[in-house]
Amino acid sequence: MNLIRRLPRYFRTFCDLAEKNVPRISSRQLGRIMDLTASQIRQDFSQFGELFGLPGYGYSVQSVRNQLRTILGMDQNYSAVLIGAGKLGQVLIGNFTAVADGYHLCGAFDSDPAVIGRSISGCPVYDVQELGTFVESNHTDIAILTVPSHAAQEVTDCLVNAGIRGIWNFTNIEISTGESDTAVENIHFSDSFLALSFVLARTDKTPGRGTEPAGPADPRPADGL
Amino acid sequence: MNLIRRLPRYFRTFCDLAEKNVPRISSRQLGRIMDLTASQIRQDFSQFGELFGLPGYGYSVQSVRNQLRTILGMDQNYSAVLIGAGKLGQVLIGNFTAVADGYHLCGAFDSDPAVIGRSISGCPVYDVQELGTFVESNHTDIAILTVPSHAAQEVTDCLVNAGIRGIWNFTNIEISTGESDTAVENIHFSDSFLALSFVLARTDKTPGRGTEPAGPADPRPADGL
DNA sequence: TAGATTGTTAATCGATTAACAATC
DNA sequence: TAGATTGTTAATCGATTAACAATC
Repeated sequence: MNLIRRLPRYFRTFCDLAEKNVPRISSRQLGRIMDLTASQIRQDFSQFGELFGLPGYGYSVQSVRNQLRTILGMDQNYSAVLIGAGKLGQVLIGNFTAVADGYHLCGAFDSDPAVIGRSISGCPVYDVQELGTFVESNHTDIAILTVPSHAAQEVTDCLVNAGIRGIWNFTNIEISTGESDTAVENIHFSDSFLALSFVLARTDKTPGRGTEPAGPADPRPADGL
Repeated sequence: MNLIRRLPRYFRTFCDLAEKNVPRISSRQLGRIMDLTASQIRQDFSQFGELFGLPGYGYSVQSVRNQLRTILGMDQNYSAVLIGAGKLGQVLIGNFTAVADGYHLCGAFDSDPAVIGRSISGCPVYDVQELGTFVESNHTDIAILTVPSHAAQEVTDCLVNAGIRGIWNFTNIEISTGESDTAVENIHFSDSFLALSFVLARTDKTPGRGTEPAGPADPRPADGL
């Protein structure tokens, strides 16, 4: 089920419609806009009880948008911390409200004395040594992980031990949360880029490119056996 | 088929194995490492001809890694440009080699006179006015889109007209490439974050949080049908 | 040769789509 | 009331898993 991937997009679309003052929309119209079947939309929305639509009328844009906001946890006043206040971390801090609307960013953590104690876009930067205690005592919900890859697993262990509930992972590695039920959502830049590159290579008809085999690749290794 | 999402991960895993000097691996072992069934791995690899494995032996790590590199278009010397040399754009320029290994970043484009003519991590910044001509005459393969949302569609149109083959879209909107067969890969930060938030909200058992309904939400609108 | 493991065909599972009675 | 459109059940489709003959 890719419902979880469609939900944020539904929310975005309903926000757009609300801004355009569209009062209501049918599954058919919405399907045309979002390039989905009307069936799928009705199936998706029916997962959340019968409060979504009105037979013969459609979906009230305002109402559904608000429902989605709740379903997506945007009105729960969840809290977040960011670990790794480097270039990427600073970009995410600066855009936090737009990216994580409804969340509260409590602080950033780093190991570099040059940034510890400072403030980035109004967000205080603490010593990463204090991370565990902070998360534990503040019951922080989500951690944004923008540390170098080599530090990712260590920081993850610390977060999981402190009781974090979700990790938004920007590092290039697969972090392990062991036995805990901490949720992990990855943004693997490289994986995303290569998925695009794969499509290019597959459809490439340029002579000497793509369709040409990359030379012999004998799977029999040189090391014997 | 989510093969396209698994391929970059296969590649990453085989790179790790190669670095650890593991000479070969069976689908069973690999499945244990990657948390996939051996069946799925064999099914996936069989898509690309019979050059991958050796019955009774397994997969040669070096050989498969090289095959995957080719399949993912990493040895095609593809070229890229970046549009929108703001904070995020600069981060991507700085990490370009790690993120888009095998690609060549030819230039960045912006509309801000303060950055045009300068150079970021060795990458020249040009006036966005020149974008179309540049892409057309250099046969640029991929564009990285890190402009503000309001400029995204306009830049996309320009790129598509100039014959770009793929767009890596970091803007918050759904860009349209019209009738062209330009590939689009999105990194929607907010969508990713909300997918994580959704999991949190769904599993939240804190009193007054998550499981509690968000108050009555009468779908019947006030504006009278 | 015997053991291991592949590539591939068949079976299963889950997600999407179609159809339609219920209802505004 | 008649037309529109929902929520939901059944049918279809595609992807994952299991099984196994082929092969190193």
